[in-house]
Amino acid sequence: MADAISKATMLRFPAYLRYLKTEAGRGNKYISSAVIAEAMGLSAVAVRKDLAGISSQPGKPGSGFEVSELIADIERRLGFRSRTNAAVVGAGRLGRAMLAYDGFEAYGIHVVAAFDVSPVVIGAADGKPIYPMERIFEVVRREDIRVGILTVSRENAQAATDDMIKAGIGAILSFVPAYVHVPDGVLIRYEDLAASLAGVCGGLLLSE
Amino acid sequence: MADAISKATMLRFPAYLRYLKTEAGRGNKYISSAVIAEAMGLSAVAVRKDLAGISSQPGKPGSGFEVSELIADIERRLGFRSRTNAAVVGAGRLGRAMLAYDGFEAYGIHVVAAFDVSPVVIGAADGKPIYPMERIFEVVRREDIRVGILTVSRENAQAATDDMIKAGIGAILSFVPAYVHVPDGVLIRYEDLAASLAGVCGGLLLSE
DNA sequence: TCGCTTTTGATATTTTTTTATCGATTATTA
DNA sequence: TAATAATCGATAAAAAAATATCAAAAGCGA
Repeated sequence: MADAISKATMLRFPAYLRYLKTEAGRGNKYISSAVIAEAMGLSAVAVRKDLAGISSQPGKPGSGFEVSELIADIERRLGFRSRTNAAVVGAGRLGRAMLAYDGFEAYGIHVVAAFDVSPVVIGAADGKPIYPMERIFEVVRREDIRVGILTVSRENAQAATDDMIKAGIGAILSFVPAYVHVPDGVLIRYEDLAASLAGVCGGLLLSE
Repeated sequence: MADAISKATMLRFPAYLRYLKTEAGRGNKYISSAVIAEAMGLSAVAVRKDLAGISSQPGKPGSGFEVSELIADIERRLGFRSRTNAAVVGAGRLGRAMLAYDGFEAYGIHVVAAFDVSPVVIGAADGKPIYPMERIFEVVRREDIRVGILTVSRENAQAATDDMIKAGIGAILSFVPAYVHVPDGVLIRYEDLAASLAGVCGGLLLSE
């Protein structure tokens, strides 16, 4: 690849994308790094440096960057142009909330189904099917599901993860407050809601 | 203060805490940096450096760190020993899931109430009251609520945030996919579920 | 057209974070 | 008790990221 983009920058791209889409929705055609920085709490220099890595069209002095170009560039870089199917594993309250959440679509992610061991929640929610856990192997293959959202209980986390991987899922976003073991080649990221909130509380004491 | 602890380390502490509590639950009294590193996907050196900043007792060569000491140290540093009250604003699906989520207790955070503009959800869920939005001013004061969890729709985000701040909330964790403006002194952190998931998808292509 | 303002992009600098190395200390075992 | 293995803490080096500076290009108004 041309110029390696830093990991930190990569992590910021989804946030840029969200902001830029908001601006596009307001009808703004051009936007300057200073405006983006102000809105997102970054420095203008940082924004320019981040954008320099992916913008196909350079920003124009005097007016700034073309919003639609930037959106296209970021989406292309992040691979959002291609559809990715996802599934929720664990159809509890949080899992069903994820199943209903419509924000994923903007990133080209389609949550197409959920799975749960407990028979009481089998059925459908928001027009999306909830399957019994044992059907995960068949459904993942049929629906070409690549990503899993793990929202089971702590006790079931490892077993559910094993099944997901065995079914062919290669990337997992886990909301379970426990570490699970995954083989090499499987990507797992932990989203610890409690820790995030705790971080906010703790942040009250810090400067940032 | 003695030695400034890096921001990156601070962000890792909640994860350490979670892991250490798991180990404590298994009855392990001592743990080595190598074991922690292996479980959490870090290097042993990094773990030792992080822990050096907060451990009141130094780790003992040959056996490692005392788990209960570490937990106490981290909790003390993060201020989890004192109770913090929180409230959910926006009692939709995600909001009610947050209201019911019991993982916050482990960090000394107590979600005591929710607020919503829509009358249909006013009432109570999981033994916790859901108030109409206009009562936020009174309830926040009475219950000494310090932190807010924002789960309203994009359209209502700014108005809800303004009310939260006016009511006296100084720290917000927002799940709304839009940036809102807050005055200086108010801490807001965005938790973008879609972006997180997108990051996992994108991460499939990267090396990490 | 001309000067002024805005805004970029490149380079350089500083800060932060990660990683490596190594002697010293403690447990373990024979 | 003595040798061996495990583990730490401190220091140093390397890598990554954030921040500052500034000349040049593009718009804007007179």
